[in-house]
Amino acid sequence: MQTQRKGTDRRPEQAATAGLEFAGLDKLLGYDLRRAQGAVHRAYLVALGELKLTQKHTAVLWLVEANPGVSQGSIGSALEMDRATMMVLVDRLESRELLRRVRSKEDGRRRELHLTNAGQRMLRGVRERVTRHERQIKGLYSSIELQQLQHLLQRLQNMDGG
Amino acid sequence: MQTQRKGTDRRPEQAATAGLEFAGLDKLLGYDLRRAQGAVHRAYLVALGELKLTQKHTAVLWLVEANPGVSQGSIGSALEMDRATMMVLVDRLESRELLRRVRSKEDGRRRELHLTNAGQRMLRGVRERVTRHERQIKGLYSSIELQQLQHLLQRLQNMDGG
DNA sequence: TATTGTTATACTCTATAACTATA
DNA sequence: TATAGTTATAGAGTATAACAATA
Repeated sequence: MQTQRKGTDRRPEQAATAGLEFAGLDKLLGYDLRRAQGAVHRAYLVALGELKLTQKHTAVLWLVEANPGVSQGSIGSALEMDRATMMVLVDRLESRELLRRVRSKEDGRRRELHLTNAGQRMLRGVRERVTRHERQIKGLYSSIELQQLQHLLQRLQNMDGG
Repeated sequence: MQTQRKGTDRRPEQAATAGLEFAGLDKLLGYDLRRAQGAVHRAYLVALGELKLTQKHTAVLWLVEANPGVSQGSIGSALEMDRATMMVLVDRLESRELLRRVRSKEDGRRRELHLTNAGQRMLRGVRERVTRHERQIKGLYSSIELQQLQHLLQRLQNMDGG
């Protein structure tokens, strides 16, 4: 992703890229958020390495383990994904044999999600790497800053009436 | 995107979704960031409405206007997109006649990007809506909080050595 | 009738690799 | 040889609509 650095050693304040004029783009909160999320997601994928699991896939495994038998729909709405989107995602995790769908006995429409043994094992490995990754990014902040940042981010999450 | 709200009017603190156990997932900075970015992006699309422009498309138009004749590559690296990814994006903006590619006279390999008149007009409309949208999300914060938030987010952006 | 999951479909985003043309 | 752009292709993400089974 990163090729090589460009000659000069000046610390680029905003425009890392050859003196492009940003014209206030970088003053937009939406822009800052998108950039930050992009950087963190890239670091996440690197940290997960050969486990090859995206943030969302991790979130699903994580929630299924913490809520054995949870339905696709619950996970979907917790993670703000469409039913059809959830299908694809769960199909994928199921084809990697990380979880199973089991038809519910109380309500035949529901499919209960459970981790397989491989899924449990995977999640243990994932947790290790997530911990390292979180340590890396949280290391950029003092504990007060971190608390502030998370608090401020959480305010955005409830915007649309989550 | 939003279908209809579910009966109850309680303000959900974290788990909007029927008491799911999060098991620390929501303590991860990466998770908070992704959620916040998702919410803001959704609000962005709503704010842009019939203009139908994503954050990235907006960023490209914005930078092209501020840097007339800039090359695809410069924009791409400023926005951390692959050359091929940039192609698709610019193709799309060009087919909507919002910008033009012009072969550079100094370096025949380069394509200079310029906004069309329609592109300029579009960008004016976009700016209006972006302003409203930014006012909406920034309205969640005091000016000190906002400054802190942006400052803290910017620290993440430079993580991988951008 | 409403809900859960499913399938089919389509569109977008992203990246890799091979290619062209310029330098 | 290296760079900017291009094309083909493929995979993943997301969403809409129609449908089946169940409630």
